[in-house]
Amino acid sequence: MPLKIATWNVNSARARTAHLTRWLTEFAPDIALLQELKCQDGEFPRLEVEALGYAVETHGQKTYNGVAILAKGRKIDIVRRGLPGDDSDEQARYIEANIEGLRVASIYLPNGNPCPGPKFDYKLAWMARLQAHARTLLALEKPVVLGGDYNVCPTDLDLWDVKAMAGDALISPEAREAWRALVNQGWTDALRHRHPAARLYSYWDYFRDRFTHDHGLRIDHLLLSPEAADRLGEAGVDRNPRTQEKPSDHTPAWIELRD
DNA sequence: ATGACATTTGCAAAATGA
Repeated sequence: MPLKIATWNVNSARARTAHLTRWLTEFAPDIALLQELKCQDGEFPRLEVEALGYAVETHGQKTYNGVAILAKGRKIDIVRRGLPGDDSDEQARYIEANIEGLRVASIYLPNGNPCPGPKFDYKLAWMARLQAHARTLLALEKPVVLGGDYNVCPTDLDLWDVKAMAGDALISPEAREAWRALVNQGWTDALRHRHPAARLYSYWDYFRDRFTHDHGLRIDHLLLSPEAADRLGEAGVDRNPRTQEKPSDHTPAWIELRD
């Protein structure tokens, strides 16, 4: 059986507990990378998730950010909480672990709006740190999956309307350049690799009924090291959680890794 | 340039998101 790995920005773990447990039951990923928990470690719905057979590791924060790794029937060996490169950065946006010979990270890259401004500077600085750390992960020469909400639309194929997003940090030339520099280290953008020309979105704004019109963005990504890309099977987006009542504005992106 | 919606904090309205 291939390994199913998914990434999902849940937009509050507590507000989305029922959505999360339903998705874990129905989609049944082997590994789930979550973002925007918006809660501290002790407030995560751990018991509900563990009851479904998942191991749980969180890197939480009050009100904002927060990331987690879940693994069904597998032990999670935490490598680090927090992205290296700036000890003064207190935002909980990165968690990395080993799971049975696989290295995985759950990433919540800064949004960066308004652009320009200090938040945009923080985004670019964070991306530079991610680049530096990703190089060390490639050097491991083992299967690595970097999944998360990257808050970057890599190309104009990755959003419904370029004009509607003009001036936005998610499509800024600087963010896209940093994205390319990261990918060009040798990572495979799994969904784009599997679907070279498809408009595959993972996020739809709550405003203006964007989901109904499929006016979305592809900003949730799974980057694979060469050793992981060798094993890539199917890849896609599970739109189902976005169709439910009071959904997250994001929906899961997923891949299969062959044995 | 702003607002449309949603969440958290804290109990009103501001901050944040993308």
